[in-house]
Amino acid sequence: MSATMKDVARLAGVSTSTVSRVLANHPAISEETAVRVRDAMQKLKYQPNQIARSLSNRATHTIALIMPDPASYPLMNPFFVNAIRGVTTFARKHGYYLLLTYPENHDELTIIKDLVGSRRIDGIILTSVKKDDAIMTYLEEYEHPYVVIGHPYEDQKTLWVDNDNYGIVYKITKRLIEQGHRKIAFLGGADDYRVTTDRRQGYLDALRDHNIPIDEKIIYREWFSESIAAEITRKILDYCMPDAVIATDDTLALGVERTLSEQHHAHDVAVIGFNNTQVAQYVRPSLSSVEINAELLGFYAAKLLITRLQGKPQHTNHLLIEAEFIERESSRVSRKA
Amino acid sequence: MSATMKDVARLAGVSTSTVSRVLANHPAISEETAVRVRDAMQKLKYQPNQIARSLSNRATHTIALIMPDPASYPLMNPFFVNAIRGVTTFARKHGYYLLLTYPENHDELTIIKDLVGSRRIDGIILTSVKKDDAIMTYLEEYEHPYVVIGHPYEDQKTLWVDNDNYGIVYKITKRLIEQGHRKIAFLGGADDYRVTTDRRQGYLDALRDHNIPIDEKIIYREWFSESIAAEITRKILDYCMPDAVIATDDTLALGVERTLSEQHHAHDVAVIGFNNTQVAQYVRPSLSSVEINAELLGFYAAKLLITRLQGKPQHTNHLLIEAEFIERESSRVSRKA
DNA sequence: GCCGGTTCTGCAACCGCTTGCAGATCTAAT
DNA sequence: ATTAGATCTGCAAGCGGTTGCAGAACCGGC
Repeated sequence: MSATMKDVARLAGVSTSTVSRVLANHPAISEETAVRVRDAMQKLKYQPNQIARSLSNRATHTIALIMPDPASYPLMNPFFVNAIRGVTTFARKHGYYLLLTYPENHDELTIIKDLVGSRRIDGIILTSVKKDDAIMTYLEEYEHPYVVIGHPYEDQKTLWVDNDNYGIVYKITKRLIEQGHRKIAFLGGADDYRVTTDRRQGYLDALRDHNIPIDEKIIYREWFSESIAAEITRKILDYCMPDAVIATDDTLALGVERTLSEQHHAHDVAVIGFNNTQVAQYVRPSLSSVEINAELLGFYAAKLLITRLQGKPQHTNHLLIEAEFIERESSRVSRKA
Repeated sequence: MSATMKDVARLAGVSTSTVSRVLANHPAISEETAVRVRDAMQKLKYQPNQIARSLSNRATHTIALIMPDPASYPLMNPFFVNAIRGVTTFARKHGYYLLLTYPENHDELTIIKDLVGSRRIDGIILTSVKKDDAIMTYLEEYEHPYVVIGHPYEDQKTLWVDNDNYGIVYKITKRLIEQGHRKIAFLGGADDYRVTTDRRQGYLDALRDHNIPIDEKIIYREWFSESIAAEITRKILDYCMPDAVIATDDTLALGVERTLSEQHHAHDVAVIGFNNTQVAQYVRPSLSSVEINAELLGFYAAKLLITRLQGKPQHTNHLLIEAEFIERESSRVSRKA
């Protein structure tokens, strides 16, 4: 098989300790020995065995990214590709590898316990914040380093990155109101996700601040598919004629648009999606959406985590990533105020 | 920290060898000792340290998935999410974790060498086949297990999964011809990718078999973006009026459609994309595309690799995954034959 | 020539688990 | 009672690195 430290040591005529120290750039090694050792390494094409190293070091230089189970959470694929990209970019630059997984049948906690207990990884990136999250509690208890993409309920010491979900929806809602819209429907995700409640709160507060009555009949709170969104839109239309619909994912927004088109209301109702997926610019009317900059979320999540792993001082435990409202045709609906 | 084998051994009043054997379900352990040991494990919440295990075993139960650098290869994002999903599904079911990475600046071979040399992983999944691929040569030389998504030039012993790229394009081209199309343009990828040459060959052979002259002026062979595809389409239109365009990615096809729409030819030219991305069904005219079943490609890639890693017999070294042509509006163009 | 202080290197233990081999214990046959 | 064989368990070496500590070699100063 391939060369080990012992081989290098033998060839260079030193002990393995010395080889190890050369590798670590230990100052107490004379330049000549270092050169001799490095020569030997070259000759043998030596590469240190990371596993052995990890065992000794208690560090694997690997971080895990836990995605939601795609089966139960089919939305937001583009979000994850981009987040992965951001994480990888930062991680690789600092010598870390990325272990990617998702629950799939097993409950998420089981996976986490396995990952943590087996000592395979140094830290974890979680991609959602749930109410009473057992995983966060577990990681907290075992003091296992982690960072979460999302806004934790207890956000004092946890590392996290997130968009200002409350703020962006507040702003969008306000804007819609100022443009003369009154009946604004809201299709959000499940209530136990913080991202959902934050966004809905932004929506609710904007209505309240502008003295618009809140109508629970046009507020939906589940994760669903394009077709269920279409279905719900039909219900909404049966109930009343909305001025605008905010959907927290482009896929849902597409479902909304579909029903609106079918009922010839495509240009009467403002529709706004989230995540600025590729489709948004190609549908007609093109879909206004919110770019959440998933790549940056991933990048900074990795940054917080790895900085922590390296024991470097951290000036902050969280970062807010700018989300940008991208206006397209779907929300440019004339409305006489 | 957390319990080790030694702790379990002490509590159960046995040696670590025994604990280890219990863990491995070694037959030479009496039921009573086994029970006593398992009790101790329970009490201590023992979880074996995978790193130590790997060191001893020379197996990490981790496989790497190498994606192309997204920066230089921005297309096909959905392909990768789906492939990842398939790989993960199979891998997790068999106790393997997924290490995900891509070159990013570094050349790919460097990463591979690091990954292989550092002994972090048991096997590798590559996601493209290039001509004279240094990586495959390297892996071959070091006899490191790998599987490739794509069709290797030397396909006798290499493990691989792929669509029948030649066949599907041949079929599509033939079909276009039978519908009366004659001038069929082809926008493919870079020539050193096997997927490109396979597809183009299918296209060329279909033309040849139907005695349609081949016009190099409407054959393009680079990876490019939506906007460059639009640009190229302009060139093509300047040169002649094509009957149909086959683009080996939906993003390119969208660029084609854009130019066609701008020049009011959207309904005169049949356009066919690849990868059946979400956009395909939402654009107007909706885009005919080829569903390559990336999830299955990933799933079976993992399967071939892991079966190999487990040393189980393998009846075949490759699998062909069905690709399905999905006809939508963009290719339903009336043409008087 | 002796001594204290540097500078450099090696010994050996350790990280936590696996496994070949030998030895202990027990059973049953002679 | 003796012994061969079967059954179970432990010893100790090994996987490939790291690191505290001790000691060797060398330095200049007195």
